[in-house]
Amino acid sequence: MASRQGGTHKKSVDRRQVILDAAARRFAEFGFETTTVRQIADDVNILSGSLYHHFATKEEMLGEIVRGAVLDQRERAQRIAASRLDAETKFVTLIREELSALAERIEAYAIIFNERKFFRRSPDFLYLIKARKEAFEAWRAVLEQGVEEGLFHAGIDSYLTISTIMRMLNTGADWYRHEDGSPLDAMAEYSLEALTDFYTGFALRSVRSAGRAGEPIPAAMRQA
Amino acid sequence: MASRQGGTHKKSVDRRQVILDAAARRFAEFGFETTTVRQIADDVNILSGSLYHHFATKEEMLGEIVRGAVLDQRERAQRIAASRLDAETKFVTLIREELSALAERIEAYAIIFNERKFFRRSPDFLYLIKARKEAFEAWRAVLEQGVEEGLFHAGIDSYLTISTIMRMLNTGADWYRHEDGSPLDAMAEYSLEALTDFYTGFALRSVRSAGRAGEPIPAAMRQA
DNA sequence: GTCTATAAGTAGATAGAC
DNA sequence: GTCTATCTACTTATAGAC
Repeated sequence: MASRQGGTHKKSVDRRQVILDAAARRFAEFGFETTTVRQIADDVNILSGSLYHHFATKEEMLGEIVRGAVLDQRERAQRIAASRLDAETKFVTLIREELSALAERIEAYAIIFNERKFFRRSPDFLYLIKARKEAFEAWRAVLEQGVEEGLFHAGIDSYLTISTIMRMLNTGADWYRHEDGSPLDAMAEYSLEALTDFYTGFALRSVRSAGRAGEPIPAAMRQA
Repeated sequence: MASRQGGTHKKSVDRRQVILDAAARRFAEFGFETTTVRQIADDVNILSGSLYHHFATKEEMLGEIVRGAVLDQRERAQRIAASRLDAETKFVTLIREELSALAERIEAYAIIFNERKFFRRSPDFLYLIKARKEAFEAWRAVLEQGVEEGLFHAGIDSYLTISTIMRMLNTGADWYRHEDGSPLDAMAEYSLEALTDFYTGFALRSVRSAGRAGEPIPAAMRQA
């Protein structure tokens, strides 16, 4: 049985994944509650009733889409915060890894951000709120380390600063998807690297202590 | 007839406004498409059918809620950009007036932001996209004036900078409503003034030229 | 201006044939 | 694993009594 698992089982997993990908695209673009199971079914060329062979409810699809993304997010933040680096390198690494993850799983993170009020109302997603809070606390620890080390200015409100930066990265990534459109219609083309540099510089300027504005931006540390 | 207008007409206007206020609260909290006309009717203690005496469609309610807010937004930005002030004072005034308006009409602006994809799909709301784009261009002119005056650093990407700041103000104001909740549950209490100072400083640090990081933040000019 | 009553359509989800 | 067929509930909106 174990030796044959690859054959039949993999095919079934793929089918699930195709459905989840279609659902993620819909949820990210139009919202979870606005998307109908018929639209998802149409996207993968089956009838809506057939979806219920793979998933018990529409909400179960949502859960599968966001779970891994938010747990990875917490893991990243905690790993970087616990590493042996100076606070500024940690901070830059947090931003760059976060943006890299946002770009790679943009639908999942757009959904997590856009449906945050839905998640907060639903007891099934309490773990998600908790994981995001823990990621937040890891960021906060990095900021406070930076103030102690004299790299960041003492007047920082870590709560406001981190929540602002996190929203900035989330909405910036969502806007990057093009489907959004932003306040302009003539949309310039930016590479992910260009955007990452922009946001890194933007965030660093907001936390650095007075004399350090002009210093070079440290590279992110992949072994963090 | 003109002399009696105040009596009966005002009462009818008030009724409309009570309904619109309820609708705005629902749309801002749960989204336009997710909100049902029955919920709005329940909030003002009438039956759903009776709403159609005041409004032809649910979308008409949405239009009434957002129209004034977005036209005011454009007017503010254009008035400040066209005033005779240095670019930094204009920039600070833009931010402070914008946040003040966001706080005053928080539901309308939260709806405009959260339903932006809906507005972009709907031909009836093209004027809204256009007005926001024009406000955007007014901000951009201020930024470019600042670069010319040497107040802001030359490397600014005005497109990225303004769209980032605008999203920052919008999401910051929405988060300020409490009903949101943000990544933390233990939510600190901030006054609107404290928040305004924070965002003004945050944005200013991102645009000021190298040597000017420590200079005092100019007061906003109300006569702008 | 609100109610009663209802039309016409669509939502998420289920049962059983194949 | 997908289809046919359908249930129940709920959606926006309308018609006409009061």
